[in-house]
Amino acid sequence: MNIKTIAKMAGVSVATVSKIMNNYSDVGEDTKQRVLRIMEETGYRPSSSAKTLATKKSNLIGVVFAGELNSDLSHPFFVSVLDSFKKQIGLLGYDLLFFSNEKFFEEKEDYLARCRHFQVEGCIIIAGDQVEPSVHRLAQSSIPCIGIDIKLAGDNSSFLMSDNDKISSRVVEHFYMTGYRNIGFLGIDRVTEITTTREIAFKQSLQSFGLTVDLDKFIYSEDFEEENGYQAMKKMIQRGNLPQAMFAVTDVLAFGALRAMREHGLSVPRDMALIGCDDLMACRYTNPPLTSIKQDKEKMGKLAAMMLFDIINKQLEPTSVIVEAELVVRQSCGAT
Amino acid sequence: MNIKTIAKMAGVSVATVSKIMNNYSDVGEDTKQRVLRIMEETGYRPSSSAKTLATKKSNLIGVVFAGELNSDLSHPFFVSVLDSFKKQIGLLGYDLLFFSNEKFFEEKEDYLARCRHFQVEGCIIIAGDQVEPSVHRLAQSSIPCIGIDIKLAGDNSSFLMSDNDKISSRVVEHFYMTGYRNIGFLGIDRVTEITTTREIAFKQSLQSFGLTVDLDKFIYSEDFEEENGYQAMKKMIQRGNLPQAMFAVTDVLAFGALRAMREHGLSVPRDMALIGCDDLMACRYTNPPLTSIKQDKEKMGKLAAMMLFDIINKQLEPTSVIVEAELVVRQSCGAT
DNA sequence: CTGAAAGCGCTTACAG
DNA sequence: CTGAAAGCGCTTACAG
Repeated sequence: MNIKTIAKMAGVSVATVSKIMNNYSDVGEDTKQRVLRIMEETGYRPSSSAKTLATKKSNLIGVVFAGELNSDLSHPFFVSVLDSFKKQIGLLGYDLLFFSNEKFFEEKEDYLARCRHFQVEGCIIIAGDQVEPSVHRLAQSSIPCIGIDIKLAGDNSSFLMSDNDKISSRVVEHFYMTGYRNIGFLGIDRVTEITTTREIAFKQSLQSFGLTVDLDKFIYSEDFEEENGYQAMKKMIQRGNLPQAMFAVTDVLAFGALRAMREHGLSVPRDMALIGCDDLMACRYTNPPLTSIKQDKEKMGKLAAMMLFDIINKQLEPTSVIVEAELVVRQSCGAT
Repeated sequence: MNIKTIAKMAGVSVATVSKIMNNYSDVGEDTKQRVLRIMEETGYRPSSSAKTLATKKSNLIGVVFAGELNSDLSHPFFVSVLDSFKKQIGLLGYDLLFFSNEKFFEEKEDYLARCRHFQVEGCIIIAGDQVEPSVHRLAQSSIPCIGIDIKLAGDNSSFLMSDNDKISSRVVEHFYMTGYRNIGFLGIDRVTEITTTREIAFKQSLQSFGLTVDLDKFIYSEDFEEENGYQAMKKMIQRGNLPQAMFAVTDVLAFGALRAMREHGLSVPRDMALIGCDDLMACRYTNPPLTSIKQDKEKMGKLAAMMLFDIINKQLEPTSVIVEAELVVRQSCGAT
């Protein structure tokens, strides 16, 4: 079933059928109705490959999960952003392509090649850690890109980030206002852009409140797992001398810390207040419930879709947008 | 940059270039190397639309989230299955297409039309509740489909389900072996295939252990939210007369029930044991940690990919496969 | 081992 | 308002 068949059935030319499908105005109303009816009856659908080939427009947005770590569909933050992105970009008339093919030209990470192959009109790049160089090559190409939590340079790319500086300063501010002066940090023993940014901002923030940056109170877990947070906290407990309050760069690490505290008969927030970051669902259910930072994932996804659309349509110059995050106060921070 | 340019640069015909790209053996080794080098240097990538148009093979698998409820990317179960599916189908050489376009021919849910449009080679259909008829139309078409937790009929479709019967009987068995005889159920006040199956199996299971099905101990929440579970449990507590143990069809409902218990000064499992279903991450952090049923999402995703691949290649007749689920014992069930 | 040519199903100036 | 025809970038018998 193709355009030719429809044309023949309706007794018109393929050009006319094409015009009707694309809502051209210069078509006779009766011919239009006749053709439309036939399309309806036959259940005809134009082929996207033929259309893409002819127009060079695929109506497809590529989704790339960049980074070797933490860059799966399994990451709740990404999924939420993506879900919101999907809704908005869908409203704007696009479908989404996920690059999963591992047989692609033997080289699995050449995103630019994949994008050209499918002629995607734009990409959303969601970043985990240790982002591959090929991602930046893509962002610097002519293909419009929008990055989530990754700084993209390129004439056709923009990016969105959570306000990581603000995240840290909000936490410090909150602790400060609650009366804590001796504040520690549970970070990660590996250089990742976001956690590093948060740590730097955290230190600056302490200083701006006139607090001392006591590196004895900074501990680092080996990885992103709960167990790592547990181990790191355990070590600190054994060393003695806990801070009054602590900021964990990640909820999952905070969960581990919470467990270590409990196991040692220590109470949060009494013995040490704790704030995490990500606002995972589980924060509501820990004992005590974990105060955390919530990023506006829905807003990020929606904004990403609208910005990408505008870049594609040359309505937007490359920019970066910072999205504010919110402190969700529960019991672990000792403020209630 | 197209095949013609490459051909010209290499001084061969486009047919030869095409053969090289597709690994035909009847090409001279030196020509092959020469062409390959030029492709490398120019960064040439064949256009998928042209290829799809010529071959009728798109190398694309469509992803459909069926159902009006609980059918988002935000559902952790789906995401895990999909993540695993993506890896395996990627190994088999496919990319994934998410249907998000809301402008598609005005009728957003005609999945079959979308599939034809993109010439996807197969579909994975992940079901929430209240599945649209168009999903079944798709499954009965000539397009190979694999369903997750949805019964698909059609000459080219298969499906995978968790063993919902077993889930219920496992819970009952576990309660029974712990010594409980008076067992209740926290269900949902709405007909959804999966929860209904679980409820029926639950009742049968009680009977097979010689226990009475006491409908007074069956309560129903209005919806899938934590708050609904909380409300349902609260009512039951106020009515008095709790069962010794209870099975909640969903972890989230169980979380709500847990909260209601705590608020009324009741203890789990002492005053009532509780088991949930889904094994959400948060189960590990509730107070007490929630015993739950864990579906083998990874296995389901991988199996789905392999089966779909085989259906596409006519190596597999339509079948259904039941995947076993596992009871993850924590403290809420009173067995430790 | 190599190439000319038809065909896949659309769109788009262009002519009428 | 309508249609003939070229073109998009590939693949695939087929001939040599």
